[in-house]
Amino acid sequence: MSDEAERPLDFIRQIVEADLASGKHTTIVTRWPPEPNGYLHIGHTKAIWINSSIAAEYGGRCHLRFDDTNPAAESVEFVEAQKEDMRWLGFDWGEHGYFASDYFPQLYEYALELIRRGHAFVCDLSSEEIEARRGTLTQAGEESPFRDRSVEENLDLFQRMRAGEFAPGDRALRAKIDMGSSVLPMRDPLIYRVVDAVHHRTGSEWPIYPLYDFAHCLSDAIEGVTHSLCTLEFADRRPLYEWILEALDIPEPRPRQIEFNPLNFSHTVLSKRFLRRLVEDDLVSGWDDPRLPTIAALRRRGVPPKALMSLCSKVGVTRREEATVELSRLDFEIRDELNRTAQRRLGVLRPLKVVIENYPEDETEMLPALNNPEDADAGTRDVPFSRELWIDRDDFIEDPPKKFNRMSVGREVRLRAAYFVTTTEVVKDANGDVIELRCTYDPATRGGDAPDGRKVRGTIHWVSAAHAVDAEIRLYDVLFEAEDPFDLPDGVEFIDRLNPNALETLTTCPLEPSVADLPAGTTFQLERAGYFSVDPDTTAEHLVLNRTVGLRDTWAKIARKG
RNA sequence: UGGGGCGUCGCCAAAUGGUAAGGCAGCGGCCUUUGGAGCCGCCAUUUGCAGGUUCGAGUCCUGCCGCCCCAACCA
Repeated sequence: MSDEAERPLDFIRQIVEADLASGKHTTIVTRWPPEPNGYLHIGHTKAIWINSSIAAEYGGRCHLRFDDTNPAAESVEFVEAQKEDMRWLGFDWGEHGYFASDYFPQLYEYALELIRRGHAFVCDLSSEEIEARRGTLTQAGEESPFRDRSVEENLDLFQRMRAGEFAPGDRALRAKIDMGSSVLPMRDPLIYRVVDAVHHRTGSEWPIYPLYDFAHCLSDAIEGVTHSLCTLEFADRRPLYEWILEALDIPEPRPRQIEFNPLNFSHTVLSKRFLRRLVEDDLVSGWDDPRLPTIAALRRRGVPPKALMSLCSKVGVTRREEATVELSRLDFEIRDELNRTAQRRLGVLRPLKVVIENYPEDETEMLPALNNPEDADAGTRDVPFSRELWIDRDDFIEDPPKKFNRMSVGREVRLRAAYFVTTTEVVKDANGDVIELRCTYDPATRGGDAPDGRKVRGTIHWVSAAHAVDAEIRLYDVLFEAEDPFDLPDGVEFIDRLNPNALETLTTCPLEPSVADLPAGTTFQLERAGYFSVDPDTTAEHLVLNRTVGLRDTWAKIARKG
């Protein structure tokens, strides 16, 4: 990856370098601020990547801060699940794991100060009344009748909010800015509200909670964050972010909010709302269903976290919010990583029996096979070979088309790491379906090379029938066949467009026995079939594999063209 | 229709007024004990459109067109 160095800096790194060069900052501090209200998905990877990689590249630090200001939606379960996902992704926050709720006392003091400075007021309007006065995109809003309360009255009321004297919705603290602003978040935004819920960390200590706009900029300031990186939909809130820091006279250098484009993919959905729909309607098996784009699902499917980080760095950072990455780009990164690191094994997805007629009935020999041709240090393993084998049905065609290099009557091919074999006879059942191949082998070609130098055009994978371990194998395809699942005609829901073939289950797939020894959680390659990982549904008696991603299939393309 | 942002190859994305990088996909070929991997080559006379400024414009100016975001006591 030496070309990495030549890649141009993205616009955020340019800002960071300029801030370092000008002396505005000497240490870069970023932060990744998830709300613990659900599962992380692949889109979140980008924010984790950009915040942590910038901190690492410039010798700074990246904080983890759970943005837990809405107790009604959050829980310790989500905190723990998200932490597990982040660690798996390789995000190491070290000593800098925080919660916005750590700052509730300071935030409350800041709110009091804002009132004292005449920049905030307690509003008695109901939610509906506030909404009615907000105005529209083109019309100014109407000021609250409570806007001009005295500092003393506001202080008293706000302290009584804090004391728990008011019910949710009865009183709220609002910043006093400009109801006529064309920037909607500047129209006297609420900054504290009454919430009747038990917070997962502070319990019932606080009857009031700060809203995002108030909590976020100040939490950044408290932590000394220099660059507060968020996605583009927050751009409209930047004026408010800066207004609050200014109104409280937060000392320079203040944290600076910079927005970047989110990571979107074709053929899937990322929004929490839609993912929840799939899970709750039992359209998938759970939050870690390997068809889903959640981190838990990708992990279960066998995707290496490095592939995700690599994808983020290659896709890059811009301000094009509509940018949508083709899902095949993710497949490429997964293959690229796994090709270099994954061990190879032999296994058959759709078995067809092969009998080597000139091989002794009772003999078994162990043949060494390369664990990873890309990695000289990966060594070899012994694979048992015997008279009766399984091969894949796709590797035999009785009447082969042109360019078909695999098995057919009278044709010699190589069995990977074993021998050259020639099909002599085809056995069929009453329906005329091929159920068995009779072959002969050439003992001189042991290991896969012919001493006389003759060549074969095809190399086929195989498994010794007597030694095979059987597995259930789950094959996956895109969740939605359409690139954009929301490009729908009237009356059609995105749910209606789920790909019915996104999961295909094969029940009895013979694999070489050493697959059973692979540590849980590792992803390996079944040669010519794809990359697979052991699913947690596996028991001592029942092996379950997920296909992480297939191999590039050039033959499929040739065959398609005829 | 107010505000904010964005339009460069099918997708992502460089180019910071000096003559359109790179990756993915695709297409040829070489090589190969995975039809994998690897290697080589091809793939934008042109940057949404129309004008203008300039010796020179994807970059600057003007006007159009298109797309995205913003009206939770969510984040």
